[in-house]
Amino acid sequence: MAATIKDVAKYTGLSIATVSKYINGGRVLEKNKVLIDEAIRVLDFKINEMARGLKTNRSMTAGILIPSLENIFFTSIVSNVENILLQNGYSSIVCDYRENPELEKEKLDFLISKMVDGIIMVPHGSNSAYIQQVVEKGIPVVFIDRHLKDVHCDVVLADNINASYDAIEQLIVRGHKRIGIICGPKNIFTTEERLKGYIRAHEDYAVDIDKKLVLFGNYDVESGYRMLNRLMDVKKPPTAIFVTNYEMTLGAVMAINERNIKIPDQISLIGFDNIQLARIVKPSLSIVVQPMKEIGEKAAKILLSRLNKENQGSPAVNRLKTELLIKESVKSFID
Amino acid sequence: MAATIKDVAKYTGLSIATVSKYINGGRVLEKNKVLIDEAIRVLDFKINEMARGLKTNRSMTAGILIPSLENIFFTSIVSNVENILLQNGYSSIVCDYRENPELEKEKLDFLISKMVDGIIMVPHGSNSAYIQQVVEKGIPVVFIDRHLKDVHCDVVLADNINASYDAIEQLIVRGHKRIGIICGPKNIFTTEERLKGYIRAHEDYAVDIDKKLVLFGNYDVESGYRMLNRLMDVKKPPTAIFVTNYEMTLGAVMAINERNIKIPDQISLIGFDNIQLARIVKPSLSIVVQPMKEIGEKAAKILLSRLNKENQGSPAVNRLKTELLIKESVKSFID
DNA sequence: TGGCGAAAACGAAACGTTTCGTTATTAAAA
DNA sequence: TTTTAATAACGAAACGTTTCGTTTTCGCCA
Repeated sequence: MAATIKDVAKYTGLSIATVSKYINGGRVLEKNKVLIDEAIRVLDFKINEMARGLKTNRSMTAGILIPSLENIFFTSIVSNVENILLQNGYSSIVCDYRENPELEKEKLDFLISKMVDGIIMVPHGSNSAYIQQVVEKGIPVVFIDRHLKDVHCDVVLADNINASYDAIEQLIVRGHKRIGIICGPKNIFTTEERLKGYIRAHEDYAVDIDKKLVLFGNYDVESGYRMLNRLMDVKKPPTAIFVTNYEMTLGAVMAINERNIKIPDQISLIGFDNIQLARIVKPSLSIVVQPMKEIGEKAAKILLSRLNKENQGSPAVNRLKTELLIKESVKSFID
Repeated sequence: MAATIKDVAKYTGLSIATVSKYINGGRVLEKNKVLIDEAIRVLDFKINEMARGLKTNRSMTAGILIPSLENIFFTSIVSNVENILLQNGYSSIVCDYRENPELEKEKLDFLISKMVDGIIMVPHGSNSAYIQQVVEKGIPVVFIDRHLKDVHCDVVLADNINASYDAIEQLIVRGHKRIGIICGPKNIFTTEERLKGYIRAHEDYAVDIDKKLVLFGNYDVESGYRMLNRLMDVKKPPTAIFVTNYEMTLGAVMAINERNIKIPDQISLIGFDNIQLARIVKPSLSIVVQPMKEIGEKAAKILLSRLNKENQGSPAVNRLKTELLIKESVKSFID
């Protein structure tokens, strides 16, 4: 049906080898160049990627694996990753594992069975050993958002500690002394980092931490909702709350709406990730914004450099600065 | 490096053909079955999909093409499509075209160059002829969300007319007489349908339409913002507004917040698509919810049935029911 | 025991490329 | 003109499968 390189060779009178050479950027006499171009146009020749892949052992495809396709933080990163990859001739197979470690393994296998040349992923955290095996097979892996100590691969993430530190600092300088935090699940990298920033800010400003105000959710809407309620039910509730990801911020806002709590008079709130949220919630929500575009692009570029063997160095941790938007949702107790 | 079918053959003492037959579900003596299984396990044999694809001319991959990966309505559908496909041994390559018709073409080409067996897409609307060519090549295409008259392929969409009709009807029976609508871009399928429902409801209830209250946006946040402002600046502003997609609903809410307009006292609002939005906006937002899960699954199943040649019939239009949630954002003028 | 037929196994070609080692062509140098 | 060196083109093998037509095996019945 479709024209093959053989047809192009026949049309031009050249050998298959020459045509192949030209297609792959090799030097060819000017007149042959013209001739081949003509043949390709006339015959509507398209290279057969499967045949090529069979020979080269490369699929020119990267795997992208994220916890959820319904989380705009991740999909927005994916969009940017894809764009860079595409510009460099790579396509991507996108999968989500629905926050399920079992599925994470499966989809990882799946990607490998599709012979992806490299992988960009947001790891769940409980499959370190398995992922390390993949790395050892020689498949470049780049982590996004989360870092696993026992996997030796590049990683791109937001500067969580400072992000969190800055947010808490702003609350403290505005006179807040009882600050609640809704963290992610324990043992997850970002949870630990964001909590670290919270603690450090308290230490630096010599503000005591009430352990009752440090709660752990699951990074999902429902747990944000539940944890906010729990915080408000503490005997002496906090005057401000910091929620450490987008979904939980959603949940927290829902809970606040339901309880008819006034922001910022009854509670100050700083959320995470989604800049649009800031303008939808009323009064406008203060928020820590991660640089999704930069994260995605950085990860893609690192993967590409590994794929081209430009970068053979040992894995690096790349931290990208976040932005803190303080809006109306934060009350100041100072004059 | 990796074991091939040849190695398996050698290990078992059988021929390549026999091993291949077994791998593909053919009958083999029980003892050989056991033997091959052992070999596969010991050698860690994985089939080379490129070699297989070269022979079979099938990649077991579907292309998914959507306007934006940053729109949760689409990504949520993608997630569900992927799940069904994966269960049936198909992987998917997901692309977005960033609402850009040129890019739509490019990415379509890209998917085809990747030799996808079929395509599920949300068409932009301006590349009908081009897509029709793809269909004529014999590549099954399934449209989601939008229907293009001059492309002969299956399509899965929400019952937009009734969705819109029901929303407007609820406003009318609550006593609203001046109802604004923020439509999508002209000439887009969903725009027309949603507008049709608006008109029909007015007709059925004998309410006049003021053309000044019918505005067209671009289905993006910014245009929702702008159009809401424009509606409120009409000399005699509407008492209710229906916004016809998620992004524009976001924009509309932002504008309302900025202008400090009170919902529902000064304006009643019905939005679209995202059920979470309902609970985040205060007072809680009324909303038309599309069945994302069902849409995705239906589309995937249709594609699969085409790929297996189970379904050779002519293209069908599948309409799925939407849900209307009336919350606090709608005021009633009737006691 | 010999012959038969079904079931299982086999051999080899083919899919469309890339690539390596070799040969042909060309232009400049001798 | 002949030689040389560089450049371009070529032929053929190989990548790991599937598949088709053929051969082998084996149990069963006459």
